[in-house]
Amino acid sequence: MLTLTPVEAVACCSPLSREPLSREAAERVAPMLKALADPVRLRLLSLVASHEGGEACVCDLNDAFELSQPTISHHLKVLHEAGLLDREKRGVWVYYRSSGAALSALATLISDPAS
Amino acid sequence: MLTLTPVEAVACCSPLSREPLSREAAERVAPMLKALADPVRLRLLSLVASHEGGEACVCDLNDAFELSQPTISHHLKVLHEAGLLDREKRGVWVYYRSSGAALSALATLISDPAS
DNA sequence: CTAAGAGATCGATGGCTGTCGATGTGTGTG
DNA sequence: CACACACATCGACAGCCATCGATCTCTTAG
Repeated sequence: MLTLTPVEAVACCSPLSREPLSREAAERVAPMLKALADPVRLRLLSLVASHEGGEACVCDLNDAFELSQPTISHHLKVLHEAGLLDREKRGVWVYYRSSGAALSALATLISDPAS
Repeated sequence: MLTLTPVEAVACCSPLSREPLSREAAERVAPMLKALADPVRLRLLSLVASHEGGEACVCDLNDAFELSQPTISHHLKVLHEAGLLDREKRGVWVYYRSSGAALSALATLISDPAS
């Protein structure tokens, strides 16, 4: 079986309102939306995406929530595995960067072509 | 407490990449994304949105899946309560219609303003 | 009124997931 | 080497959710 990157999994599809989504496409897209569908992950992604330089250090993200460090690490992993965040280790610190391509692909899929 | 419609809950927010999403906003938006984040519901919404006239009868939707009638009814209810589908009963049949406003609002939230 | 059909609701169940404390791994410091 | 620190992983637990069969509600036909 060929494994697609998350971005490839979404870029394949025309907007929801244009033609019925196939079962295969729906099963590829749903995990990305699932990764987004959590208040903490939404805020994490927004923090990273809106941060200066488009990237943020985990050390800063931990302090932004009243949650344990493992929990934040878990959410970042989910976003990373969904293709929404890129991960880079620099020395002791880890930086996450938002994937504009993945977000744009999702937005295109959801957007209403009639409006 | 003031209760917002789902569309109002999302229309309030600027794109994720523009500024950090507040906790309150994230908790309002996440349920809509959660409603979308299921393969069956994605296909249901796409079937309705892409259907002729922008609406579809439940009787047709049931036959499009190998799932029980209560399960389809459950998924339609979730999409309806999230504000993504409007519901109208005509005689014995029930028709669902997609809410372009809700989808557009979500797409704007997710879209990357830098691209 | 009775019967039939469309669709919603209910109750149960197995699987998934957000959260935590404890621990592991890798990196820089002395 | 020993220690401190940043972050990931592990195991456990409680709450949520997709699914189903059974049942209920409502509308139309006869």
